[in-house]
Amino acid sequence: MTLRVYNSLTRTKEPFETVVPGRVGIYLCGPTVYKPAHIGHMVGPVIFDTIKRYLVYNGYDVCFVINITDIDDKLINRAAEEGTEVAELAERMTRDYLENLATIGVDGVDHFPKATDHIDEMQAMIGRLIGAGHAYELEGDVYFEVSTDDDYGKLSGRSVDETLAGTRVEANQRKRHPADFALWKKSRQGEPAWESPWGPGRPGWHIECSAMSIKLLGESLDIHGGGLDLLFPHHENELAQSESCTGQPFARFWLHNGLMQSGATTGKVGGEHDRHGDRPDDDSTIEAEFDQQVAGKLAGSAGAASVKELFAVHHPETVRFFLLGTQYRSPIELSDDQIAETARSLQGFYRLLEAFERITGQSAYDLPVGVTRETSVEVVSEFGAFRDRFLDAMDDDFNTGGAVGVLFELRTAINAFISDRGLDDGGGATDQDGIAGLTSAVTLLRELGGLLGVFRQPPVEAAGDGGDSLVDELMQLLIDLRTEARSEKNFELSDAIRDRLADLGITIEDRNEQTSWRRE
RNA sequence: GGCGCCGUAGCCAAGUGGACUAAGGCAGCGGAUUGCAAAUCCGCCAUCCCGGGUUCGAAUCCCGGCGGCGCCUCCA
Repeated sequence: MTLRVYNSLTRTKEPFETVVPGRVGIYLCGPTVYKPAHIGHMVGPVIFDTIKRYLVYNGYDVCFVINITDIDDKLINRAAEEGTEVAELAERMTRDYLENLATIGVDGVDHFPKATDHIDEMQAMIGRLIGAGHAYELEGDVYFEVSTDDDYGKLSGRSVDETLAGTRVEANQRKRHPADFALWKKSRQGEPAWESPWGPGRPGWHIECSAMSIKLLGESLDIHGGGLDLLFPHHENELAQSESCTGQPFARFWLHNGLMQSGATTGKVGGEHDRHGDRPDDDSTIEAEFDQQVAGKLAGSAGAASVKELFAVHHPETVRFFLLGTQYRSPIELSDDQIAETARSLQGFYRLLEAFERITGQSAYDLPVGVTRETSVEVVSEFGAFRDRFLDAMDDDFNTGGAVGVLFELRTAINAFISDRGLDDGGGATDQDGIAGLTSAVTLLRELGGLLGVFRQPPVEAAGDGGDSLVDELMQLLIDLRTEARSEKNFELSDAIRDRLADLGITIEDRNEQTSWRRE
């Protein structure tokens, strides 16, 4: 089993090979930081973060880069609307973006280069392109001349003529060819500007990615990623200008993730819904309102909920798990219902990890997991097949959906193991073989979950009250009283206690001599 | 108009020529367990949008429909 990856450039799955053996450079096109991140901005980072984890697991030395576009027309316009400086807006939105990434578990990014920190590199590249006859200056602007690139269009599979067929030809175009695109844009009055050989201006959109990826990852990188929407024109142009400049293949593999289909969720879409209070009855109203608002695309849609709003309602791990439930190239539709279903499906994993601690006395989250195939935990044979199947799925173009399925099967197998050996029936600790088998299997579950970036920490809402000791003590009091009632066969009272707690969203579980509780 | 993608159970979703008499999850149903529950376990629950064709063999390939979607506008 070897890794195969779908390459947008060839439109086929190819065996994964790197430019330099053992090393992988990944460049993912990041956001233009002009407004708070929405969930669509998390899709790529989560996927490529997962890809990095998997490559590291396979022994590669991986360098993962996501760029920050902090100079652009949208930034200029937005800053003007808000009456702030472009730099201030960009700085604020970058912070928002990075916080969201950390929250959803994207922690493998090695560099977040900013466009404005690389003006020199971009100018140098533009200079080289002009010198090589691939670009020309025009009244303070610099354009890449598409006709000088023989294989322009090879990534998106379209010819220049096809491209122009459906395009409105803009007025006042003095470019040599309508498809020529800007490398450098002359600045207008009051706009941010950098000095250049062609006069004050700012870089075009595509050049930053070429300049920064080459600086950080070399002239040929291994994986260039981004949303499918970037395939044309952005990636096509990046490719054209990079290869025209260096003469080297720009990227070995082009990976494009499917797009979020509809504006998402959380009841915040409509406006002043409860952000804090619990009004479960309100769901239908919120959803109805939400459904009316999903028309159109997510990105660019002013109604799309921000990531922060989404995370206020749904646990970030749930969102991450949801995003990875589908093959990354497929479009994905997000709704409150879907995320809620995902949350339910995750409960079983948390229950199992709780059971592990109950049985063994140690936290499943403290188990030392393998970080590579070589250091993977040793498991008894009946569980080894799950690892193989999980890795097989991942080897097939990072099929996280299939891998997730295997995770569920592993969960059930471990529960069956516990059930068969009666490990959770009290006194299970005397079954040394059972404990050992269970421990290795749970370690495997956490190891494989870790590849997807989940099950790394206890979910706060799944156990206890999240730190309020008074609640803990009051609950213990109620449980003691109820246990007393049960021992006297006063089930009317014990059930009433349980029912009334259920009304408060608290579930009681009687197990052997122990009673536990949790919030739903 | 051009380029491309998709259509698998109530819902989500793997599988893309032969071990598919089609993973897995959610929901549902039956059983075990329980004082009753919860949790857990066991079992049940699809012939793959429609119609042709290729093939010994197709959910998987080809053609034609129907339906949904993306890009061609500096949206990840």
